Amino acid sequence: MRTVAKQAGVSYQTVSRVINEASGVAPETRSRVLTAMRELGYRPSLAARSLARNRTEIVGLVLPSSVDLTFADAHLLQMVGGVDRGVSDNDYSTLLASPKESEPVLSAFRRLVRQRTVDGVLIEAGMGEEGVALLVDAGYPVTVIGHTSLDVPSVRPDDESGAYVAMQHLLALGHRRIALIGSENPGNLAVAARRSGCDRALADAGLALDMSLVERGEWTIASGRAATERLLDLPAPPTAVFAFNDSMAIGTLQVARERGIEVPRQLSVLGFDDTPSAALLTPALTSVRVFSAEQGERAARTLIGILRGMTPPSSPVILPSQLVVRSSTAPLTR
Amino acid sequence: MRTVAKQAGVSYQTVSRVINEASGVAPETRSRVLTAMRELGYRPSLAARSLARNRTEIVGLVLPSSVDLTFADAHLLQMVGGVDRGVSDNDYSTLLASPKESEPVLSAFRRLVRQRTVDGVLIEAGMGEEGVALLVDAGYPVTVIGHTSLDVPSVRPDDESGAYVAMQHLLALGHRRIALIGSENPGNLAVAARRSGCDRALADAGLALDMSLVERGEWTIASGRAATERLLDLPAPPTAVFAFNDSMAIGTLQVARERGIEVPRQLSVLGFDDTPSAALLTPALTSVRVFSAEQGERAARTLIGILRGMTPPSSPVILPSQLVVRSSTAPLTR
DNA sequence: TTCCCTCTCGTGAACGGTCACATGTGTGAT
DNA sequence: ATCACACATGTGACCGTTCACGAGAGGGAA
Repeated sequence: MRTVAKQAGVSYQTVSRVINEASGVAPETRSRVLTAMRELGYRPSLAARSLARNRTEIVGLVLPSSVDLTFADAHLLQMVGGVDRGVSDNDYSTLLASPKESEPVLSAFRRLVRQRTVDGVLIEAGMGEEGVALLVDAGYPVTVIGHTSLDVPSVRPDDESGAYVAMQHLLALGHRRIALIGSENPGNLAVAARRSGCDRALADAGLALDMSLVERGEWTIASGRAATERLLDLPAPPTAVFAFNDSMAIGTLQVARERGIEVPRQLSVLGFDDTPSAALLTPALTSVRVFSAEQGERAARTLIGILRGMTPPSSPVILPSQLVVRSSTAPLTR
Repeated sequence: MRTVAKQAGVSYQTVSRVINEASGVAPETRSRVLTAMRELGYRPSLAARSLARNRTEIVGLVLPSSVDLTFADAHLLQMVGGVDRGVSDNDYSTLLASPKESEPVLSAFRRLVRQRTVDGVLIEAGMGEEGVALLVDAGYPVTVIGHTSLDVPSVRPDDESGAYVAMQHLLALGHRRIALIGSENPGNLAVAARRSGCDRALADAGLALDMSLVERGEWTIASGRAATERLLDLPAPPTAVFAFNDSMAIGTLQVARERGIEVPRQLSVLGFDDTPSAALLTPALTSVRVFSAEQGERAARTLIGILRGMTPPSSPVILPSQLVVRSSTAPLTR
């Protein structure tokens, strides 16, 4: 910078002013500095700037280490894409900060705190709340992508109304024996919201949930299969299955096919998340779309807004979800 | 740091030595410093260190901005996961540096150069070679993930032998009228390698490629559909279709189904990449797996090795690919 | 003319580390 | 006792910015 200053015949401070587009520099001087910068191929050092300003213009992104990179994680990729868009549009950069597979998740957060290399952090809700708390305690601005019980800014899909609309869809098709897979995971707030959407739809129709048709699920194809096996073995099996994510719905489709049960004629199947694969299945899966990329982008904007001094939103930002009807659901036939 | 030094009754330089685990500090002093650090909640500033050392321990990762986040990009997600693993295992961090959608791809590279915030860059081959050249000219160590004609370190799958084995598979099943979709994209090195694998397999069997069965393809489902329509309209349609990625193979499956052509009984279909969705299709798609995560990880390790002063590999690192046989290919029936 | 204010620019001191070197200790060999 | 040498620690300068000032030039009003 000093070199540029000399070449342009000004002081380094003036160069700094030009770089930061600060006012108070004569147009003629500015252009002289600019050409000097160009001639010397000068590039400012982000490190020095970070040191002086005490901020890096980098935000961290913590998401589950995708050990088993199943297709379900397509949601994550979209989120990452959205985050990066929101971040780079604001002239920040995104630093990946997932835990190593060999370490406890919390240490990823600790590392982030220790290294002091980011100004704020975006956290996928699946990472758990201790980590979020840890960062907040360390004074980091934070935004959570997904549900959180903590009092921090967050962006999430409208799971409740997504599930509500999905359930209404099944009810409108005439289904009454509707199974739920994955609704019994206590402590998972997304699940709770979806479940409550289901309950509301049933209540609106003057019905109640048949608890014998409610199965746990671990979000994997395998657990979807297992749950479906149990459901279909019931004396009075369901006529529709609402799985709380697409992977488990895929498990349902597989088992149904193996048993020669035709979907959707004999069994309607509904998923959640609307993974890109959903449209490719046979039959194409009806699902609830959650707009992962938009969530990521919105979260990024929120966080950077906070970093820039705006007051954080006092309540979670809720993005609409949307039922995508395909060919895995059909009217009840008797 | 000065504060810690005072508290521990030593000089700041000693503190620095402790932090960097340098030798030449008495065990007793070290522990005294460590407790002082703990008591004061001291965390070293990465920015200051970067400034002094003139490196940041951060590597950039440039990949196509996933505008249309189709499922095909699952490959990208896996790559990112692998990269981050390789990077963080070496105590570096990964900075996302994809171009914004609104800007030309080159400007993402320029930004990277201008900001000087990374020590080296990983580049997905799809980003084009001008960007790579730009970074190299600017003095950045670089590693390409995928095929490149430039003389830079790179990591890529063995497309040639992958295609070779796949083609052998079809030939062994008795197929002779084998169509190729996507092999006619000049300049794409991955395509060239796959094509040459096909040619070799045919030559080994004393056969030659029937050019009337070779179709271009744009890597999308839609273009796979279009190519398949043309192929099936031929007076003597193929008995097997080898698409150069899974998306196009999906297009083939779709068209076949619409026309009532049974896969694999009447038509064998083979994909490339082995996207996670491949296993979920009906019928499950036979495909060539390329181990995206491993590529990313390996590239990361290579780059960081270079940053640490190792001599870069003189030729591309080639990771094996593997034919995954599922149910979309079957013996030829007459 | 004088005063004051604004615009433009320059100076010194941080920011929090690292590097190269100088300085002090104890130990063993001569 | 002397010297050399390894080991442990301290000192000054520097990395490349920004920040809080201060200072000079020019212009308008009194």
